[in-house]
Amino acid sequence: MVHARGMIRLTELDFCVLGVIWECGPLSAYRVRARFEESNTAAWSSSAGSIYPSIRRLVRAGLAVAGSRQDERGTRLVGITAKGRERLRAWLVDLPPKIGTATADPIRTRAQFVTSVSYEDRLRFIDNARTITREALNEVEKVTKVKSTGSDTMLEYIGNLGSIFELRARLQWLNRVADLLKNKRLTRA
Amino acid sequence: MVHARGMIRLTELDFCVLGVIWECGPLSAYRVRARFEESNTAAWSSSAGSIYPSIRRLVRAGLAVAGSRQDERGTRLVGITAKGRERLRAWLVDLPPKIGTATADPIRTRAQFVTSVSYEDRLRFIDNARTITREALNEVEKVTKVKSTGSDTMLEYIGNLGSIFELRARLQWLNRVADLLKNKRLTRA
DNA sequence: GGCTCCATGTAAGGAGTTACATGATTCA
DNA sequence: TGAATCATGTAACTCCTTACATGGAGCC
Repeated sequence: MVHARGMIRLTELDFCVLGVIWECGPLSAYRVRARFEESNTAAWSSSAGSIYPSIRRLVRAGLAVAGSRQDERGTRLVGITAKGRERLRAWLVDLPPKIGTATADPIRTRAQFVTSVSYEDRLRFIDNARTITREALNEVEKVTKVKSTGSDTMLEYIGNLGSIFELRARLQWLNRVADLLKNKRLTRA
Repeated sequence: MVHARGMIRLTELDFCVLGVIWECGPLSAYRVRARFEESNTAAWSSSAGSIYPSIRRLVRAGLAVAGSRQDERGTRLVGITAKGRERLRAWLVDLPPKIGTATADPIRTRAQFVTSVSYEDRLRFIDNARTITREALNEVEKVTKVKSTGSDTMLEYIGNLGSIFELRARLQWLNRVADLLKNKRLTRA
């Protein structure tokens, strides 16, 4: 365990990329990007302009290694190093304290100003919020049918399950909010 | 209803600031910032470098008005306009379709790589995640004791309730994940 | 006189997105 | 031959954060 003196700061995205490099073995930067695009997870939306620089940073920090060009297309396979695995482990186990707070939910943000509109618009807001949340929930549930306990699909299943729990909780919360807003006199000038 | 031709794009933060200007009546930029600092909501962390430019944008777009200087300190009160209220309403009612998907949760992100570490480290991860989530939950519950249905505290209550629902769902999910990970052989090389 | 709070901002920098640029391979 | 896919990347832009700069008011 080397003392971490000049340890480069990595973003959440960098760790995600490192995780994918671990999970999918040595693979090309192009494949890493494709993996991010496949994923339905919100945190995983990513573009060439961030993936390529991220991989470069990981390689420079010695957490990943890029092999020599494999073919005429210029494909270059990237793999994780021992140092990279150690860093990934620390990211998982040593959680920063504030990481446990509730996430930023754009629907919840809007709900905090819901009495600024008329009674009818309030109902409309709740209704729309419920609809799009249900749609998102259906979407995730559809891709989570197979509840395999094999390690291949396990990680994806865990992630999807987290989304399902969150979305169901949001629906329950919206029901509660609807009840609270039944009072027509709440709208403020 | 004017057709929105040269309508300036606003960020979520801009709308939040506009919402606070609506909610707290005409107030100084300094007070807006203070309101953001008080708030325990994740989406509301904000700094001078973003609040002041945001208010300037709102004023330029005609959604807020800044009065003349009130005192020798240079205090300038900002209020919402009719156009601003209409824009706030549209933000609430016309939800963009993708807004309903599950949020980016750093704990869920980490969980998706949990089989990269040893059995013991996996248990450690789950345990830490549970602890900090419970702490965050206690924190929100503490400030949400008063379940007033008056419109003064209503909006804050709705927001806190949303956080509580999310955090409870995360705890349930973590219990499920713990069960799934009981199998010691899952760790991958 | 100095500390804290009120009140205004700017400058530098980090991180990520969109859009573009380039070229090989594969397949209909 | 042309379209889709594989594969690499950069440039400009946006948005936000950290840190700094400035000064008045109130109080001990």
